[in-house]
Amino acid sequence: MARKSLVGVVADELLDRIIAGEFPAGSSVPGELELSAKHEVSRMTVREAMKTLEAQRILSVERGRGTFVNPLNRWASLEAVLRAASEGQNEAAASVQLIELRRMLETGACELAAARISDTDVQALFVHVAAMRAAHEVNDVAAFVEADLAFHDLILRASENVFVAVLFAPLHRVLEKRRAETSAVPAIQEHAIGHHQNIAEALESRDPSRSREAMDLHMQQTLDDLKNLVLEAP
Amino acid sequence: MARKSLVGVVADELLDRIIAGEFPAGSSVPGELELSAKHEVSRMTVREAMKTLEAQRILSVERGRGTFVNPLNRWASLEAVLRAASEGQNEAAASVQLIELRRMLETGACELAAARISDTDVQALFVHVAAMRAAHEVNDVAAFVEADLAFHDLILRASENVFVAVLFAPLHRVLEKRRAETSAVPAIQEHAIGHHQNIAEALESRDPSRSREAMDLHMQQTLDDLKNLVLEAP
DNA sequence: TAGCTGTAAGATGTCTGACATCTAACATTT
DNA sequence: AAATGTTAGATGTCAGACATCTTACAGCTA
Repeated sequence: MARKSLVGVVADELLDRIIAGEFPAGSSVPGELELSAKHEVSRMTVREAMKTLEAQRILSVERGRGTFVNPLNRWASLEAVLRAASEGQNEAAASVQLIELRRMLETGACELAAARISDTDVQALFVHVAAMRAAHEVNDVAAFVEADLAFHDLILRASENVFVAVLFAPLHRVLEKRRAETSAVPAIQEHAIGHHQNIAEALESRDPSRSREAMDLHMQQTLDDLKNLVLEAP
Repeated sequence: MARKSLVGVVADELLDRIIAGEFPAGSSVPGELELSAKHEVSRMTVREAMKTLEAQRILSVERGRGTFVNPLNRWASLEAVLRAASEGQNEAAASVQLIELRRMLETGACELAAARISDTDVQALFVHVAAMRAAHEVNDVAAFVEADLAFHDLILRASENVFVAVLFAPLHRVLEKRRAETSAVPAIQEHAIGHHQNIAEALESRDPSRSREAMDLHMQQTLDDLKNLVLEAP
């Protein structure tokens, strides 16, 4: 076990203490010497851990003065913010906000893609929908999820906007676990197939607002599914 | 001069070489010893520089093997991706894509805010619009920009979605310079005042789709302004 | 007294050299 | 041919030292 490097462990533990509220925004974290004593590592290891948090704009290091915690809205790491926002009973609210964010990016990308997608990519979309249908009939959840992801990735790329893809990548990592859960429900699979079919047809028509609307309906359904799941969970 | 630390300098130079294509995605960068020789710094300095790039998912370090460049779509730093996307003649295209991204986030946040914004925040929006109008009449560009930014920040916060704010922060830094330029044109100021008035009224009505539409028109105008500026520049 | 200055403490920045551990390729042995 | 040992090269970690910056405070001066 313990596949992580010491630097990663120290950085994680320090981030945990920050998220737990031990060091509020604007306050300073313990000095490098103090931390190296507490974690029983060398000062260089602590420094490298700090550097990783500084690169994510979680900490600000000021030479001669100390190291300070930045306010949450300046953090550059979606994952770190997610950890902080999921503290206590806020996990459900954080999940909803993530879907809201995904909805903005995917509907926006879909609208852009309508004017830019190639004919071959449109055909590929229908192929993915067909794959979803086939996987649904033989109850192959893994294949269903794979086709689903490929469908959305294709639209992302077709939007020809690099920054959307960059912002979406961490979202992808965070959401894929939950997507596998919801995709296991047959009824949800059927809904999803219909939505994907509509999206593909809208993109084929090259109508931006119709494409955006089709994707928006899909996102709305995903949000509803999540809310039902979260509400059911004890 | 040279206010930056050695670590920052080394990290910047290494990132420049990566962006210049010297080390394509998937290939390895020189070893720590080789880099410390080339930059005439110690190995520890190189290591800390690497750690900052690793924290931004620009590099992947594999113990015993080496350090490798990640593909652009896995980079977690919007600024770094922007630098890479602005290479050569792509600066105009990158600017347009940034506005497209901003449009997604701001229209999405505005739609959410419509259902969540408080009465006092709505009043504050009108105050900001009034401040923009006053600044416009006395030709105070700085005050105009400040009220403009406060207006948008308020909507961001009213959306009550932490993640939107997090993703928007780097965009803010990148775009504020250009916004100061466009806001210096009186005609553009007048357009902006009208748009902001419409947005505030839409939010006051608590109608999500109307609010989204109002913000979308504003973003569309901003995009047009940018295109005109970029096209005029030699 | 008001203001400047030097000193000291504590923090981060950097360097040097060493050893540990992992990986991959090659050589050796069975 | 397969398993094993060796070695080179890479990153991971450590220890101690010195440099430099910030701040506070005591002491000196006008």
